[in-house]
Amino acid sequence: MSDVRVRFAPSPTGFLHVGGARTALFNWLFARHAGGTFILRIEDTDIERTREEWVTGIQSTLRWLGLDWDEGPFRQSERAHLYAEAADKLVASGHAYREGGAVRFRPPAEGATTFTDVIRGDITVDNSTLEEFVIVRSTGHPTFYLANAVDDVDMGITHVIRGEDLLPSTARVLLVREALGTTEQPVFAHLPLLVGQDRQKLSKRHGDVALEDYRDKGYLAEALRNYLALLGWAPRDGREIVPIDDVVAEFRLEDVTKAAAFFDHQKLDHINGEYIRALPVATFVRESLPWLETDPPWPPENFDADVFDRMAPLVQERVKTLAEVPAMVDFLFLDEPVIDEKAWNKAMKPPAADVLDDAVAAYETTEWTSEALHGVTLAVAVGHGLKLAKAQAPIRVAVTGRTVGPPLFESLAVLGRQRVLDRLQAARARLAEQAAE
RNA sequence: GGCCCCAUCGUCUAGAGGCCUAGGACACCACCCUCUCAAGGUGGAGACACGGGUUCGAAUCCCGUUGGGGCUGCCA
Repeated sequence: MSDVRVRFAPSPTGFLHVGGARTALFNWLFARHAGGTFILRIEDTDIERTREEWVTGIQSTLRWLGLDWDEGPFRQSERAHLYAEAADKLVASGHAYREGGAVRFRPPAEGATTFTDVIRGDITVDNSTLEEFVIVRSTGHPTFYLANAVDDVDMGITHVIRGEDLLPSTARVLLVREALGTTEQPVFAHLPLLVGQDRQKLSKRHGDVALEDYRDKGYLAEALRNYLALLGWAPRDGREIVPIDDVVAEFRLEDVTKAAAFFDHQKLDHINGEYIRALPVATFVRESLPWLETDPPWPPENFDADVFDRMAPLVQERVKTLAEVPAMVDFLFLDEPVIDEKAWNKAMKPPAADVLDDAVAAYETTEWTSEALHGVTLAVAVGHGLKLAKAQAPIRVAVTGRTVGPPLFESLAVLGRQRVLDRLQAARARLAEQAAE
């Protein structure tokens, strides 16, 4: 193990959002690449806003993403004595003073603070531009400036990798460290911010920022992790679907870009689709089951795992998220297909009625395989001077309710002769009614 | 306002002075494949913010302008 020690230090005042997850990922990638130590530190100094569900939620989300930590979680709320000691020391040395129970740090009036950022180069801030800041609240709890400074020193953090929004606080924290007697500095890497459509820092008001929601919306952890890695970093060879081991092997902080990045759901969808299609079918089936068994759009007792197994390979290559799976196969488990009226109107134009009649006749006697169904349906189409593409439309709508879906003849084969005939006849009857009106 | 950061197609990026007529991916458009839809294939449209330098030569270096963002909390 190398000397590299990094930490992800979230504040548990909310769920882990995509920006935080990206920061955690980059810390983890750097640590794993360097053979260093990845530490999880919960910065819960703001006890008013801390909630235990967030503390556990952040951890479970990190685990879901596969970001395992080597030390921690450490909680600043359990290290109060360290900060109190440091505050006393700063007051005694005159770097800070008490006021109304709080402790305020006084930056030097002269000089400048310089630090190294591997992404942005050296950055220098005139100390005179810094105003006094609170390091201990009147409640006795430390603020970020104190706790962060104390812990990074105490935990031997060598590289501070975090969002660019923390960049302005760097000089302040460094001054606190110096006042405490630590002149060595960690190497900094301020990651470009993740922004929304409005180019503003991603925050809760943008919506769709809670990482755990992505799991619930049918995204695979591997896909999300892959996409997140591409926000501010790119492999040398230009690949975009990159196995995590390759990312770890190639990741370098110096290659991280500087400009803010927009979190593009469309690209995430594309990458998620790539990952879904790459899954072994059995895995795809297993991952899909929760979506099929929880709150299905059909009577739960109708679900048949064997039926789904047969359709799974055809569904797998057509969805971008697992959440889309139920709608792809609902016609198999619904007592009656839910007819989309727009689809109906589009597909049930002449000679749809005749096509349905011929299909019924053909399907009553044909061998019940997708190949045979394909053959007899083609004959029906030819009989009407239609291309198969045209002729299959009314059949598809009658049986599945939609104009799009998995390949029709496989669908019919799986559904079974009787139910297919029932649905074709029901559609035929409805057409007759419409004609009579 | 002050301090700091940033600036290549709509989006994510490649580009570390000549390899750039600026490459790839997503999205978009067309065509092909095709039982629908996807997937796949081919092609297309689409960017170096602007102005000065430096240099034989700049997307790449420097300065300025403009634009965007972050911070400016007893949040982190």
